[in-house]
Order: sequence, then structure tokens, then C-alpha cells
Amino acid sequence: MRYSSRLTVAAHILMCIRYFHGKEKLTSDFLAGSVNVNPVVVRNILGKLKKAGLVKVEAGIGGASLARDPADITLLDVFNAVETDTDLFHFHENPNPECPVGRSVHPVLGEQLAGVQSAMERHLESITLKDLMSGISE
Amino acid sequence: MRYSSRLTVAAHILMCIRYFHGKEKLTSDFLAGSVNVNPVVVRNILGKLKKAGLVKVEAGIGGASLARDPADITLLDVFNAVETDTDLFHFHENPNPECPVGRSVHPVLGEQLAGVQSAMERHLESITLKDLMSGISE
DNA sequence: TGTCGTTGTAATTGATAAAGTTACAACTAA
DNA sequence: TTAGTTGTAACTTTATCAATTACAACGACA
Repeated sequence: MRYSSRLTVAAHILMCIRYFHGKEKLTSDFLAGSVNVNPVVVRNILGKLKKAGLVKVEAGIGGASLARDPADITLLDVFNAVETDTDLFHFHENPNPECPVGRSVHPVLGEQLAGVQSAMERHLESITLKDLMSGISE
Repeated sequence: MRYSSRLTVAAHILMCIRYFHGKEKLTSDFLAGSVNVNPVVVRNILGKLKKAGLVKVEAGIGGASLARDPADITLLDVFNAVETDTDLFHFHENPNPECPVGRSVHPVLGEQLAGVQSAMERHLESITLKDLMSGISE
């Protein structure tokens, strides 16, 4: 099992909000049309992005907009906003404490894998919404 | 969703094989006792490690051993051996091709995320079984 | 003020994958 | 031949994602 598609869907949504800002009314229905997912999925993700302070959503009237400059929104922000469990690797529970290896596995491996995790996160942090927008043709 | 616990279980198994080499007969039952999982799970993972050329398993008589020096077995080797789908992130299918953003999402985002993936893999590659063994107390 | 379009959210369903377990054929040494 | 082990297949349980239905709450505007 690996991460859900929420990060890529969320990135898609943010790119749409930026691209169509001022041109279209950015309702969950409209966004769902571009991403091609259910509007409720859009509303859920938009809710998480809102909670993380990345977007503003107008309740009632409808429409979403960015809460920050595109250069200030990184993929790590999006990742942390939408992913419930951000841990890359999982440990099996209850290794045998009688065994010298079983006793040490979690701390030893955990330390090494934490380095892998942070390498990934630093890389995600280096990518901004602005970077992504530069790949969209007018 | 994220990666399964197969990587950590496989690492645990390899550490056990190294640690108990020459001291114990390393059957799937014995290994399962240290990891605290079902012996069949051990046999399945051992089969993948064997296919990847990391271990040797004696059919019939029983017992597993390393096929390479611990300094030549990296966590990336183990990762690729046991994980069926190594892609970190997933895309939603069928974005709307009529939309300029929907049309470009996959190539643009895909290129950036490939960089994240390879950052993770390079880091996994830098960790060897020998490194892990040095954390086990005698 | 009341209607309409929209958001926020809960509940249900179906699909997919992981992990545990049972069962048994195939293999090897003694 | 027998005992112990590996290699697999099949089934079960559990968990999560994503789609969907349903509906209350909200806000602009006729």
C-alpha cells in the first residue's frame, strides 16, 4: 500500500484554482469537471486545504481561491494537509523482545527510515505551486 | 495508503539471518518467532528475497542464508524485492482533456514527483544491512 | 422573506490490498 | 520410507480509498 491519490488530486485542484481565477466561478462542481472525480471528493479535499490555510472557500455563495501566493505553497504543505498518515513505512507490531534482533529492530530501522522520510519531505518542500503552473500552456 | 510493512519485516528477517548465522537453523518457523508473524508470511517474503538474489534457501532441509555480503545489500534492494508497486504517488485516472490544466497535470506533476521518488530511492540505497547490524547489541 | 445554488458532512457501498491462517504437494537428509 | 521443511494456493478478516446519496447550513438576491 502506498499513498492515496489525494496529493495529486489536491495539486490538480490548486492548479485549477490558480489557472481559472477571475475567469470562472470555482465551485466544487466545476473543479470536479476538470479533475474528473465526484464533487464530494473535491469538497472534502478543499476542506482539508482550507483547514491548512492554503485556500479560502465561500460557503453558501460558492467558489474557492488561494489563500497564499503560489510561490508560498509547497507540495509538502499539500501533502501534510491531505494525507492522514504521513508515515512512509510501517512496522509490524510486537516483535519478540526475547530475541536480540527483535528487541532492536524498531529503534535501529526507525532511525534509518526517518532519514528516508525526511529526504522525501525536503524534496516535496522544494516544489511550489508556482513551479507547477509554469508547466501549463496558455 | 502507504507502503506495506513488508520492507521492515524483510529487513528484520535479513538481520536475523545475519545475526544467528551458524548458531541456529534458520527455518521459517524460527524466523517467524523473532518477527512474531505467521511462518507463511516469512516464507513468502523469503521467496521474494531469494528471487532477487539476496538470500539462499534450502528446500527440503530448511534454512536460509545471505547470498551477498551485508555491505552489498541495500534497503533499496530489499524494497524492490518485496514491494509490488514501488510508485510513491498515484494519479487519478482520466482527467478532463478539454481542460488545459487537466491535460497537463500528469506530465507536469509526474516529472516533479519522479524527482521525489528518486530522492527516496537514493536514500534507501545508501543504507546497507551492515549499517543496520551495527545497531544490534551483542 | 423565501428561494436557489452551494458548501459541509455523515452514511453507505464497492473495490482493492494487506496480513493471518489452513492445507497440502514437493523436496531433502537420514 | 519417514520426518521436517519449503513453496504455493486458497480463504478470511480487516482496513482504506473513492464514489455516491442524502441532507442540513449558509449566503446572495429577486
